Parts: sequence; structure tokens; C-alpha cells
Amino acid sequence: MPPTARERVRAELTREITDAARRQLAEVGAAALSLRAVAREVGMVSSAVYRYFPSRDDLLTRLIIDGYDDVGAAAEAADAPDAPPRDRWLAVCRAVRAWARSHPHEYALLYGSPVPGYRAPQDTVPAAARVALVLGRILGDAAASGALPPAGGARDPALISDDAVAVLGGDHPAFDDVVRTRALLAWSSLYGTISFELFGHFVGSVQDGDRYFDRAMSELAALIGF
Amino acid sequence: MPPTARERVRAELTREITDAARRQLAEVGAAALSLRAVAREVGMVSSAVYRYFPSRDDLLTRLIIDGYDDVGAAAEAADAPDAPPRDRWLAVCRAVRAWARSHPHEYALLYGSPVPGYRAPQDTVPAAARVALVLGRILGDAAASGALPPAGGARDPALISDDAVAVLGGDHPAFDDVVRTRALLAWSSLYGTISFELFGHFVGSVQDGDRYFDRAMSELAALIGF
DNA sequence: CTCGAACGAGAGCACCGCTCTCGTCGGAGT
DNA sequence: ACTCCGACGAGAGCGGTGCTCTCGTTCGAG
Repeated sequence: MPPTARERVRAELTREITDAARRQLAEVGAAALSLRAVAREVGMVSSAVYRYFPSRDDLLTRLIIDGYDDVGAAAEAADAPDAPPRDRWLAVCRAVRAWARSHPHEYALLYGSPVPGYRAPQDTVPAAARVALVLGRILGDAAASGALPPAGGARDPALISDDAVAVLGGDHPAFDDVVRTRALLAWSSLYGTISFELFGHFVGSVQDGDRYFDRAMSELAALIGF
Repeated sequence: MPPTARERVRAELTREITDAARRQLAEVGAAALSLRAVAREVGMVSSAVYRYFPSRDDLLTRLIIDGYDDVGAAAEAADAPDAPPRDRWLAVCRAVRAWARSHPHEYALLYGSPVPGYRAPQDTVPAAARVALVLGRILGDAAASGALPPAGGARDPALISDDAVAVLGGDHPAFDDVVRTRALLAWSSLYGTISFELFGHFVGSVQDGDRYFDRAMSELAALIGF
């Protein structure tokens, strides 16, 4: 059956609230995001917002999921499946960095200190995995096209989970635990590099952020074998 | 002249406040650290604390500096100057990870999202540099002892600052921008790895955190040339 | 010994997350 | 077509927060 008028206005108001919350987040950051200010912006009284989100943390969880989807979409859009693996890797890294620099508070919410007591993992996992899936597909395609040399072939399920192995291109002669470790390392190092830049730990060390980033990501590509 | 009784009790009370704040931080995290709760714990009224710290953010800044000093001391204690560079690097990495795992909220305060509007960089810089100085000394010693092969020698001051070059062992035939980039990358990747583990981004991927960490840090050591 | 500075306590302001109650109104079932 | 339950928005209120101001007290330098 079609949505009733009440359902439509509810969906509309939910969107207005999340939009206002996203604007607040972009302006003042997650720590200073106030549910009451969001309510004021949409012309509601604060208690009315609780009809739509049970708590401030649930509102933040919504923003987290949307953020993961946003950066995931940016990564997917930047990936050119026909390009060489090294170019694909670099393009995705650049896209994630560009997204982070244009959404610093959202990036901090996703990859900085966890803000609420507990994040709801179940809901955020699929959205959070999108960037990793893009990187994993690059790795898998590189192996399938024979761009990677065969590896030793050791496989220890107690080290890296089966799920991660599946994301990283599955079973292939080019993959062993060393290659998979390097891929996970490159993945986390991408975010380590962006976090250091965004959170100011490179201040006084790295002068040209753009060139340093490209060089660092190229080193990681070479480490993987691209 | 010797400190007056008033000065001594002031120093003592300042210490009591920071100690209570550190306990609060360890328990509930920086976001939930309340100046009023700290005041209650030391038996003061909240307004009295403002005689010692002008604002909650200044209290947090004090904790940030202490945290940098603490992890810096742990890194320095773990470094064995007579060991091979690779062993020294791995030992320092393990020490930083161990500190982070035993002080998760403090680690998040130091290397997660910046909490206050602005962190006071001038005060925190020397304490924050201690871990980097340890890693830089390992690199410098390795070069001085001839453990590193000579490098191409390119040096672009617009890429990496002179300060960072000094920390990374100064000018040496074994160093060029490629080696220095790899060292900075390894440095930030150490924190990227720890952050991913602590903030839950490895959940579902890495099964054995200890072994993965050692392998990943070994890959970084090899990347530098250790 | 004096007097100003430092100090602790208390009240108060504006804001926060969240709960509860109370009219109102939409819409599904009869 | 009517009824009635549930969703809804508004408002008051609770306990908490950071921070400011005032007011006596007390310490210690001159």
C-alpha cells in the first residue's frame, strides 16, 4: 500500500532533522552537536525530536552510517576498474583524503575517537565496509589479471579472518598471509596518514601535504606489489 | 627562597586535581570528563577549581601533555640503544601499543579526534615529540653505524621540514626524501594500526592482534631498510 | 601590623540530554 | 460515517554541565 500522509511527513521530518544535524556536525563537530540546537533549527521543541530519534547517540549513529556511505560512494566513484592497480589504488586513496579534508568533523566522527559509550556495530558495519571493499576489489582484480607474482601460500585462519580474506580477493596463488598483512597495513596506513594530517600531527614535519601523501601512498602500493 | 606554605598547598592541590581528572579520564573518557565531578572527588566546590585551571579545556590540555610524556617515557624505556635497529623499532612499537591498550581513553585523547576547539600546540609539542624522537634516533643510529645503504640523496625542503629532517637523523648519505618519507609513513602507520585496533576497525578482520601487529611493524621496518 | 592578593563557598546563568504530561489530530477498523 | 487508539508537538521540569560573580576569610609580603 502507498505511504499515508502521516508516514510521508514523518519521513520528511526525519530527513530535515538529519540534514540539520549534519550541518551542525560540519560546523561545530560531534562533541558540540546539540540535539536542542538541531530542534531549534527545524523549528521544533527539543522533546519533539525524541519522537524521531530515541537519543542523541542514535542521531549520531545515523550520521555515522551516512558518513560511511558518503565516503564509500566517493571511493567507488574514484575507482576506474580498467586502470592499472597502482593507479586505481592511488585514485581511491586520493578520493578518501579529499573527502576527509572537505568533511573533517565527519571524518573525525568515523575514524577518530569513538564518541558515544558504544557505537552500534551491527548497523554501521555494511556502510563502513564500502571503502575496504573497493580496495579489496583492486587487490582481487590485480591478482586475477596476473599482475601480482605468486606467493608462498601460507594461510593461518587464526591470524586474519575468513571474512577479511574474502574481501581481499579470496583465495588466489598470489595471496598469502604476508600479502594480506601488507594489504591490511596499507588500508590502515591510509587512514593513519589522513588522521595525522587532519589532526595536526604532521604540523612541523610535512610541508607539502599533497606530494607527501602521493609519495606515501605510492610506497604502500609498492609494498603490496602494485 | 623556599616555597611558602601557600605555594606548597597550591602545588599539592593542583596535583590532586590533575590526579582526580586522570582517574576520571581513564574511567569515562575525555568527552564525559566533568570538571564538577573532579571537584567533588577532591572535596571542592566547582568554582574553586577555576582558581587552578582557567577552564575545562586547560585541564584537558594538562592531561594531554602528561599523556604525551607518559607514552614518551614508555617508548624511551623500551628502546635498547645497543640492539639492532630492527629490534629497537619493534620494541618501541610494542611499547607504544602496550601503553595505548592500557590507557585507551588517554590514547584516544592524544591521537583521536581533537576534543576542544583548539589544542594548545605550543605547550604540547615538546611532550608530543618524545616518541618521534625515539624513532628518529633509531633511524639516525642505524645510518651512523652503516646499517643502511646509501640513498640517492635528493632533498627537497618544500616536502619535509628541516625540523623533521633533524629529528630523523639529520643529513646522512643513507637519507634522501624517499627514506624520510618511508620513515614518516612508518611513524604514522604505527598509530594508524593502533588506532584501528583500539577503535574497532579491525573487528572482523584481524583475529590475532598481537601477531598481526608484529608482522605489520616488521613490514614497516623492512620498508625503512631495517 | 597592615593591607592587598589569593582562596573557598555559594548563588546564579544559560545550556544540555532526557522524561513526563497534556491537548490535538490523523487514520484504521467497525 | 463514526469511534477510538496511537502518533504527534508543546510545555514544564529534573538533574547535570561549564562558567561567572560576589562575599567573607586567611595568608604573607611590605
